[in-house]
Amino acid sequence: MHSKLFKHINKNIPHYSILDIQNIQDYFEYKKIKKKEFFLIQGSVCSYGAFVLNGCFRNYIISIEGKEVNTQFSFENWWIGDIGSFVNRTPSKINVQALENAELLTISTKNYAALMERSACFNEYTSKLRSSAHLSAVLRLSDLSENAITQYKMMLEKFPKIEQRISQKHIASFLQITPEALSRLKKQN
Amino acid sequence: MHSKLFKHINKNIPHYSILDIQNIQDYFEYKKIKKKEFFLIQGSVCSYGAFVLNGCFRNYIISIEGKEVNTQFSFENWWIGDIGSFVNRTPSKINVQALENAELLTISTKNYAALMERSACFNEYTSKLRSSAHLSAVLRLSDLSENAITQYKMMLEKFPKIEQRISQKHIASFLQITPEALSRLKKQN
DNA sequence: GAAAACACTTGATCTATGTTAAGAGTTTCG
DNA sequence: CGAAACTCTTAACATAGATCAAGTGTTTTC
Repeated sequence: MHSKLFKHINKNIPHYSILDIQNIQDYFEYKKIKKKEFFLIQGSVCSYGAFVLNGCFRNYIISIEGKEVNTQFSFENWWIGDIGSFVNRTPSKINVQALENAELLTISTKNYAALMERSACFNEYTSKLRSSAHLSAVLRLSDLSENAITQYKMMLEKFPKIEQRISQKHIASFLQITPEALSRLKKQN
Repeated sequence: MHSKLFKHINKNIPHYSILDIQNIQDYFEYKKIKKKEFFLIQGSVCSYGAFVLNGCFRNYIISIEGKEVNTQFSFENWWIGDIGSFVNRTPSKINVQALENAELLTISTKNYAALMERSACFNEYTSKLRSSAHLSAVLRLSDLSENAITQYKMMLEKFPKIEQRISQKHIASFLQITPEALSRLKKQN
């Protein structure tokens, strides 16, 4: 099994033995995706979940007024996709785009369902990931009530290296300010 | 089984027969909670999930700068609690407070685990609810990028009767503006 | 049933961020 | 390799919403 995924599962559910995790690998497929390509486009059904081996992605939503709003960045050792769309086979409302050339371990709906049925360990692992993703989104809702400077500092504390990997334009969209405002804000502080 | 919960399950997973749903009721307990009381306080572990029979609740988070930020309102036929805290027995980061006297069907961690193990139907039902709750939070992230008037109109479209049940102060907190700003905004439009 | 606490409105003023525009530097691509 | 397309910065000006303050009406509480 690819050691990154193995370690990630083990870290999240340490009470399972290595043997339980072992054969999970067979359900995944290795794939590459190039910078700027889309992993998921709104309106389409999410047919794969994917674990990010390296590279990074942005999730974004087109707002009512037509703006692209970045809601999340995903780096190594995180999952991308839209679990609701994936499981229920409904059109997704989010876009997931690679911001760097990336390597993924993907899993199809079919293999996911099979794993969920056979592996208590995978069940628990995905349940944790879902809680954690949901909580992140909810906590971001309250972060957005802070002014831009506070939010910017909080983001840097959480991801100290983010500016080396994500363009200012995309960080600004995440903070829900204009690139101009971010530029000014960085100069001041 | 209380018909409201029954109907809600049936509506979400119509492909299961009535018999599958029938005995789910035994795992729940009826409870009342009064206006202003807390269902969940941040820092404590969420020991019950609950289906709202009637009444309403607000979820809120204390922001870094000490403001209460409402992240969600929950009415009849919705679930309250913090699934991450509930399942992993970790301290919650959110507060859930009743805004009206309310009636609930609660389920303990133990009964939840038992139901999850025995009922494929309950499994699928809760999976759907989780997707839906997560998606709502993510979509709200992009809504917050709109100006206050647009957001206010969107909210009224989604919950036309919200102003009869939720005070302006709490709606303002949800929209992440001050009560004064909301008051002005309503006069204009 | 009166006092206290709270909810909402309105006005004046202030400030953070948006908008528009222009220029310099960097990356992409045929 | 060079043109075109981006990215970031800076400045001037505009504006949505915050803050502070005061007044009225409503609800809660003892």
